[in-house]
Amino acid sequence: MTAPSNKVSPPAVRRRRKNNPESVRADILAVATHEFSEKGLSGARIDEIAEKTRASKRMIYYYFKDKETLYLHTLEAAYQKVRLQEAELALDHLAPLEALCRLVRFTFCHHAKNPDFIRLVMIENIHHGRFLAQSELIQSLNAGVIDVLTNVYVRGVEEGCFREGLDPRELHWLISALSFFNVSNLHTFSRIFDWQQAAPENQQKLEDHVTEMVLRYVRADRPALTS
Amino acid sequence: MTAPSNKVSPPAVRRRRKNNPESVRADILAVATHEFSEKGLSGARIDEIAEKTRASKRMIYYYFKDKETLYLHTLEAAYQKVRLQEAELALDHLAPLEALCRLVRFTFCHHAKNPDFIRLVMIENIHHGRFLAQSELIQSLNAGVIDVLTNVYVRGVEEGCFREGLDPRELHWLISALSFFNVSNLHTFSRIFDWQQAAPENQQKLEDHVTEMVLRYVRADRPALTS
DNA sequence: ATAACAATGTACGAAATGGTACGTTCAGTC
DNA sequence: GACTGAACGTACCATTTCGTACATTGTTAT
Repeated sequence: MTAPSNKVSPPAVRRRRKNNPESVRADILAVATHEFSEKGLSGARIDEIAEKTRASKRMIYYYFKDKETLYLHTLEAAYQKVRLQEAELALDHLAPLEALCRLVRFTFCHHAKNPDFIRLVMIENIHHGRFLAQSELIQSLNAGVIDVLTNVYVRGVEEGCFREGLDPRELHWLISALSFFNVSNLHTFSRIFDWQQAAPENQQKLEDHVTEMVLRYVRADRPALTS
Repeated sequence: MTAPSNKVSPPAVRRRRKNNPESVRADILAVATHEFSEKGLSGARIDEIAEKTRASKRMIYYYFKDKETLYLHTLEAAYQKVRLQEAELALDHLAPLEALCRLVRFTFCHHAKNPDFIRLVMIENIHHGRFLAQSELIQSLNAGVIDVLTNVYVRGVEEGCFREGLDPRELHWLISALSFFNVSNLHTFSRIFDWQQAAPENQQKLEDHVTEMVLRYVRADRPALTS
């Protein structure tokens, strides 16, 4: 009998189940993202993810087949979210120098604000990118990033404020490296050199350094003379 | 009787055991280094480490107490090895610009040649540097790195070829970031951007980029005029 | 030689952990 | 209202995995 027996609690409140597939799935994914990013693929525990979810362990296997598949979906979702945010940047109407400056600062801050994503990428690299390789989705998402940078760079070269001969892909590599390291190695670097790298004032300094560094690297050696 | 019984094999060759503590310990540590760097703390299996060793699982617990302690020793040994190699660099007799150039290239190449170390550091960061924090040894090892760089930088400023106002620690951060990322994110970057980052010609390009970038950042804006 | 301790091998235990069998409830359709 | 498939809960199984008990062999000091 599911009818409300007025006897007190033993089976407790006995709430009616509400089916809500989308929300359950999303909930699982959110919890999994945090667990995997925190402990890695092998370190994360399905039971623990289940506990932290409103759903049960059964549901994880219902929606995501097994642990590795869940991890893969987590990774895909993370990339999707990031690329979505990046797409909001509107650089076309800015002067090249200003645009590049903005792009670098955006990347730096964005990474800093999304450690979960960074950690997932670290973990994926520990796995030699083997899951990323399985995902056509992620591959397709990332073309755009280079396009944006290419656009800015080409305009800069045409206007004479950027020097020629640089490869946008390599430029993106440099920007990524500096922004990524800021998050990925924060703990070891802070501890080894006894430096509060996470402190706001130091983060600001690093952001400035990184921006300056990229600009100095790209800028034409001598300011363009107005022809 | 351990005397060579000439009867044939059943208990097989029945070789005399040779006690060799140091070698066993070193062997375990070497295998552990590779296993941990490949699969992380939670991903590595004590049984698998034992199999790949000439010793048995029992020996691992005999010399290293438990899994986490073994991991810590692995990390310490890795840092020790690295700092030892770094110490061989002799920059004092070089001109500042040349010395800095040399230092950057060395760091870049060194990281590239020691992926196991890089991966251990990545893994340690996934663990929020919690093991590194326990090790006084590692803390003490790392002061020297900054000293070397400080020396070069100060000389450069005095000679007028470097600009003032930079913090050697932050400079080291920049150099590390670029060199580290080259190894740590090789897999994801290569896959996402369909770029053979590991190919020798691209590695050479990146090394040049990184060196150039650091030099441009540090160099005085206008070449020093001989007073 | 022999005591005493260090070094090693073998087998096993207990808990953790990924995954599943099986049953129940919900929600839309006829 | 009966039927059906999707959505969900509970209990459980099999294996893996860290760690240890116990026995044995080598080594060195006396």
